[in-house]
Amino acid sequence: MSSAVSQSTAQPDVRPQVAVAAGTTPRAALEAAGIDLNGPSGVVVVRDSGGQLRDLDVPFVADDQVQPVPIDSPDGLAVLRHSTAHVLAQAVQQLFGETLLGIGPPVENGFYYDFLPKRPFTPDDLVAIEKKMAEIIKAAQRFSRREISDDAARAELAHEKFKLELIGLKGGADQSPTELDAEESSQIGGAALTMYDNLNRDGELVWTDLCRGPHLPTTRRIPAFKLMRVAAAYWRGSEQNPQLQRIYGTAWASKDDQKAYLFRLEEAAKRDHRKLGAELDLFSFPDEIGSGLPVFHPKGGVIKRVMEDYVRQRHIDEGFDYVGTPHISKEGLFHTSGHLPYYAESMFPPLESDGATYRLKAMNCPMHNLIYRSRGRSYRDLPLRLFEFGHVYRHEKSGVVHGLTRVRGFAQDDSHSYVTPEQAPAEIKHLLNFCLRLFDDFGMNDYYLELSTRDDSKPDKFVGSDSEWAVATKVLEDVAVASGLELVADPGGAAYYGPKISVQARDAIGRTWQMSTIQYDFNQPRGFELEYQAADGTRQQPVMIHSAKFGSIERFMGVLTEHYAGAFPAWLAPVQVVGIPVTEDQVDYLYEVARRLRQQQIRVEVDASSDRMQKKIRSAQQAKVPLMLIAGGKDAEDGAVSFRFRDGEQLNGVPVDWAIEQIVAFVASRANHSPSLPDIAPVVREEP
RNA sequence: GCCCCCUUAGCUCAGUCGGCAGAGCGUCUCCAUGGUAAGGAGAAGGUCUACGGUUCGAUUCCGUAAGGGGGCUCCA
Repeated sequence: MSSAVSQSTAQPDVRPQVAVAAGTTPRAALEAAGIDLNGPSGVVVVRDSGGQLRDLDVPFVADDQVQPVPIDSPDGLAVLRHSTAHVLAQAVQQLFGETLLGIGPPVENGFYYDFLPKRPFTPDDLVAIEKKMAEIIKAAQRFSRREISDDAARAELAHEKFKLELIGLKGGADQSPTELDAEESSQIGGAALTMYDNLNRDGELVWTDLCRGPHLPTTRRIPAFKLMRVAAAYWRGSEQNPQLQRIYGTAWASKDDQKAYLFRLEEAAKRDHRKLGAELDLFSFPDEIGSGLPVFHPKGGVIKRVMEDYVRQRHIDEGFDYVGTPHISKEGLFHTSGHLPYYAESMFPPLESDGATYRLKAMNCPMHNLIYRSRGRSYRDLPLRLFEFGHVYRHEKSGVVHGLTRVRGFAQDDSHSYVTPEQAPAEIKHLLNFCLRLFDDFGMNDYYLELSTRDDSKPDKFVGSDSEWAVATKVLEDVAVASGLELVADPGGAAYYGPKISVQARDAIGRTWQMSTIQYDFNQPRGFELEYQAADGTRQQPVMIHSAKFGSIERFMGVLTEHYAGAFPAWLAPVQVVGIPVTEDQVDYLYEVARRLRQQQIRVEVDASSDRMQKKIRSAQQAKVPLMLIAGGKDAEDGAVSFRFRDGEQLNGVPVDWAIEQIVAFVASRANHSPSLPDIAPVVREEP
């Protein structure tokens, strides 16, 4: 999670420097330099030579050079959004008197403000609040900065308990500051506390808020905003704290920008895999089965099978042995593995049978460990690589289940590599390359790596010694860095048994999902007393490296569906070819063509319904079938067919033999665009 | 798990200020034999998610549960 604020500091800036003399304002200096302060790229704040953003109307105490920051730059947008959050808070407090304030930072594409109201907000409230905000914007209130001592701030904000808490977190002379996240520090970062007063045109105080700033010169400089939704959020992100009402909004440098953003959201909603899953008849979630438990329909089943076939073959190619293990196990196994004390909450409750207690498995590693341990192992056996589709069940909290991307029962393409410590770096590199090639083969390119490490402040959540963790983390980090890919740190995100690298991919609306994972584990081999005999005859403990390439077949399919908006490349498409007869007379002809395609392992259907040809084309198009073969009377006579691709490109009157050859090659290529056929296609007759 | 919102035909959604339930798409039947994104006509299809309560009467109001959506927290 990163806010617009934290992203915006590193950009190179080539805008002109303007000198601001002590005692004068940046506004005066910019006006003197002839810089336009208004308009769609108008300047709203400046950046001083120390890199700090400063208000236009607050005089400098010393001479300095500044760079103007236009409203449509990343920094300008953050200032705009943050200022809009103030307007929101003012509107809420004016409409709902007894409402306490939390924080109101800018975020990607917008802002939020947290409140503790007397009662939760409703969608109707949002309409009223939006209207009030529009009034405040129209009133052109000035944002006026005022430095204030901690004690004075405490007195002034005596009724705002959350603001008081923030002041306390900043730390005084006798206490060290508490660590604040980026969103919190946007409120009180910096040495001195500052208040921002909203003043009306007569200079009278209308509203005030504790804030670091800076802000727009006036509320009038907000060109476009919209409240998006009301949600709930725990104060300071902890479940132990009270839950506040969070109002999310968006704000933009122009009405057109906002319109474009809202349009993008609508487009993204159309490619939501849950919507496409129903429309394309891929899968469903029957209530009768339960939340988060998908069933795959025939068309979704094809995609799942193609994915599984792909990844099974790739594992075999990469030296893995395909194994199989049950879905349930006696509970003791998960004590041995160490999962139960750490992971019990996420496992389904125990099953009692014949005096034994069983559990649905939530992970496969313990069972693979038993395969490893089933006989003595030599260093010559290593790396030993076990792979299977492990079907696991996790009791995800009801509020987090989400389509195929967060389910309660799913298949992992799970593997465990047992290696000597010396082999670990090479094996991890091998696994990362495996994952990256998979992403490439599936045409997925919007991803980054994440390195999840131990949270040193929570030793009870992780097992193993400091030195073991240091070694494991270093090995993973070296491989991740060497890949040259974008790498994001995820402190505290490690499994209890070891750190991990993961590949994070984005869905249609930019949410990130963990896909592939590679985990370094020195704890389970100890718990299971795994060993191998080394060349010197001693018994040594192997390291196990957990790795899932898709991560979960279900989740990957969900993200993949959104990536392609349901228009899968031909090799993945549930139906690759539809035969469309111009009249009923060509149905048998197309059945024969289909039979020949099927012999080549092509998934083909013939639309023999009573619809007109145009309607059949439309239906195939809406089903996002990549290829259509259309045949009329003349085609049937000539042994020809007309090609039509999903993207509209078409080619009439080509020989069937040639068409079949092209289709087979096209599918095998894993390409997702129509081949440029017209240049090379033999034509059996002239166009009518 | 927490907060807010939602649940009407297979799908997408109207609707009833508490009085026998509607459309389009899809399905089925008939007519139409049509050359690159919707030919025409007719029919079938609903305990208005479930269970309680209020009421002469509940799909509608209230409560609870299940499922879904948006967030938060969590996420091997």
